[in-house]
Amino acid sequence: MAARRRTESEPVRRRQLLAAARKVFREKGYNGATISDIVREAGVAQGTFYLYYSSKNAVAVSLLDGLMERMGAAVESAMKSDTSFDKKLGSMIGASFQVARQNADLYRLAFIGADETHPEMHSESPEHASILNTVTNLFSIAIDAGEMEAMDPEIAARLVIGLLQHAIIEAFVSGEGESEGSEQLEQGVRVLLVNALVRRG
Amino acid sequence: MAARRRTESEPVRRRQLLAAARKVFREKGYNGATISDIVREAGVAQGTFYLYYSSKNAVAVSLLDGLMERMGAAVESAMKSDTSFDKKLGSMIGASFQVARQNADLYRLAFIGADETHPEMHSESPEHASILNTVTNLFSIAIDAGEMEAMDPEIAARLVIGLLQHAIIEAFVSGEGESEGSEQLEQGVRVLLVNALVRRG
Amino acid sequence: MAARRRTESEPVRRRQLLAAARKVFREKGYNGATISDIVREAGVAQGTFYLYYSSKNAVAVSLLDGLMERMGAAVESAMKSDTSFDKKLGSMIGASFQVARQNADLYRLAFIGADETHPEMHSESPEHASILNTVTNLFSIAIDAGEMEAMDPEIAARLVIGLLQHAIIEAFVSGEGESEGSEQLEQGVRVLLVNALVRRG
Amino acid sequence: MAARRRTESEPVRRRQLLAAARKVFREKGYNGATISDIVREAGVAQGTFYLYYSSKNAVAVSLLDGLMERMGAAVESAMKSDTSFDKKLGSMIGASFQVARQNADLYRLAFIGADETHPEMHSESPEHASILNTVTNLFSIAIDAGEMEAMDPEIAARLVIGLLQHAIIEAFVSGEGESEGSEQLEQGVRVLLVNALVRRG
DNA sequence: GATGAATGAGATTTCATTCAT
DNA sequence: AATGAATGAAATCTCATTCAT
Repeated sequence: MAARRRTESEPVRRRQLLAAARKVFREKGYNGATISDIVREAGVAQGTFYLYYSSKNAVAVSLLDGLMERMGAAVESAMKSDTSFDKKLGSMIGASFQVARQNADLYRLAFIGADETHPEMHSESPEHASILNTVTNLFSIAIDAGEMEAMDPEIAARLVIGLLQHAIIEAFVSGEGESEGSEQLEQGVRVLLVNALVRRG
Repeated sequence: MAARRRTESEPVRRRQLLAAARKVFREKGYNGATISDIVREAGVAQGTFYLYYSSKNAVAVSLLDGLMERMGAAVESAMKSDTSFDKKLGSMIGASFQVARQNADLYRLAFIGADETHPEMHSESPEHASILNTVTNLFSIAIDAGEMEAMDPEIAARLVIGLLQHAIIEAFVSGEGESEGSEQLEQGVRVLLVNALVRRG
Repeated sequence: MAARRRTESEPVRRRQLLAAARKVFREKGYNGATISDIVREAGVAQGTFYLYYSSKNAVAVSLLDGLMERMGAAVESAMKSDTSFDKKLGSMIGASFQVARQNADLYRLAFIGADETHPEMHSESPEHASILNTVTNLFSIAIDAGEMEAMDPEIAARLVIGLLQHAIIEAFVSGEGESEGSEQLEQGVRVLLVNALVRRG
Repeated sequence: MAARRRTESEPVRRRQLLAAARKVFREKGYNGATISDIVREAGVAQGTFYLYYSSKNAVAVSLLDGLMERMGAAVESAMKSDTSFDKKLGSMIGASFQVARQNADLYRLAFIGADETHPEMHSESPEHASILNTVTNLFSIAIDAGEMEAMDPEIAARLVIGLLQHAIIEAFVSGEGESEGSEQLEQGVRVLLVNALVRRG
């Protein structure tokens, strides 16, 4: 009766379901998506879903964990270069927009998903905490080195991350058309943040 | 059931339902709330709800329209004072946080509500467009007057509004404890935006 | 779309659902019965069931409560007559079999229903406790009056009720054919209990 | 998964599954138990279960067959002694309670298990028929010998077995605490049955 | 024989919406 | 205008059973 009755390795099935869920969330939104949609898309039986994820929320969280990891890696690598503060800041902005460009749907899921997905992108997630930490460190060092205006580095980090997220949402999520003005927004963020943070000689 | 008047005037009923819905959303979140909860809270019958609102989403939108109006009025009045750009900027920040402090539940509804409530706080809403317009004007004039750094005024306005919203969410929505750190965040926003925007002599 | 969309009074609906449930339990057993079966039988919508009962178990319990009440009333009324102990004992046996004859299906539900229905017919049910109490009293008085053999009245009452229940199950529940041998069993119970309990002059 | 032999002899596997099923039924009841639970407990794969038993009901029936065999053997051996009727009756009661004490969980399974397990303890089972036969014989002979009151021996046998079963359920199944009052109930059964059956000189 | 991933029918439950009163 | 019992579509989740390996 089943055309495909093949036992796949666990990671394969997980990826298969994750990809299907991502597509469905993209097309119908979090609330609009059903487990039925996801398994139909994945081409597996209803029960198979529950072998790998315990609920719709669990897949969504898994998807967002992936996003945060990529975001974290991008920010981290922007820090690596041995250059001045303003270069690092610029890299960070660029890297963030880069990741966002490729994951606009997940941003949408995270930010206009629902009650349940929201915490994943915020304080409750360890990945988010790690990013916040990285940026706070960058700011602390830059302030000490006189490259950045004096201010509370953690508060500044939270606001900068927030501004980036918001700009990304404006750029890729709210508007229907993919990239309309996304470059302008990225440029705007650069100007704003350089003005706000970089100490002028 | 008790001595409630059977027939209330329409605006009274609407307010009654709006207040009930707001309470229910606050307590259970958008997804968790049911029409049933709302009418129980309002003390009216199930069917009565549909005489005034066509769906759960419609009440939520109505609630958020109210919030945007209050936000718009606050920003507008901050513009009224005949002072310098940096004073106006400060007033705007203060007014925004002021409104947010009193409407944290609606912010939560708007931002972690659901797919359906999100547009209301963004480009799709006329009220939002009006605020954006006000701020853009403020920036245009300030740039012309040399009080503000040169940049695209609309992009700047969108980013500033975004930063404000994000800070407000961080301050009042994500964290459980009401105002923990909300003052610090407000202060951070002031520093950041003054640095970013106000032209230094 | 609905041929019948009539609002019935609550007691009417409850009785309607109770009757439907009883029929379905009789035909399919407790485990075999589904809520779907019950509502189909009752001719109401799926959701209507939940307006009146919270689960399959809840209807079953309600059904068994009714049975225990009838059983209690029968035993009680057998006590009323102002006659000798052995007459009362006989009346009690007769009354029990009488009720059982008319409620064989509920006995089946109670005794071979499932984990969930069992407690209703036993110590956990107040109705059962009341019957036990009545019989224990009867025995106490009869022992004091020298009409009954000396023994622990409560233990005796529990065993006698148990014997009656078992005989009833044998008579009406286990065998398929309704009354095959039910008279013989009733007669056997009479002989056994008279021998066991009634003091011989 | 560890060093378990891959291939066990059939009787060993059966015992293994039977023991696991018994444990699971004891802990979760018949309805609450799943095949999944049983195989997990037995440490074998899901499919292996079906190599030995065709369904959950089949294992339960197998378990109860074992109980009935033990019960039959106990009753049989109580008959063996070459003594008077009342001694044999006493032995039978003692032996029954003895077996019950060690198999309370299976009694529970039999009586509050479900529709499906019930027949096993009653007329449908050959083991039950054999016990009924043994007791009927005992009674026939005792009546002929004038040691027992005159009555239909088969009816009497069915009722006596029923009374025993019920007393056992009261003693070991319904109440939570294992043996609370079980001795008193056993004593009560002895008194009742001696009074009821043994002919007085 | 043994495995265990996969299946999918089916059961329970919720809830927005309708409409006769 | 107001009511609220009734509706029924739809969603989630479970679990006995199969079968390719």
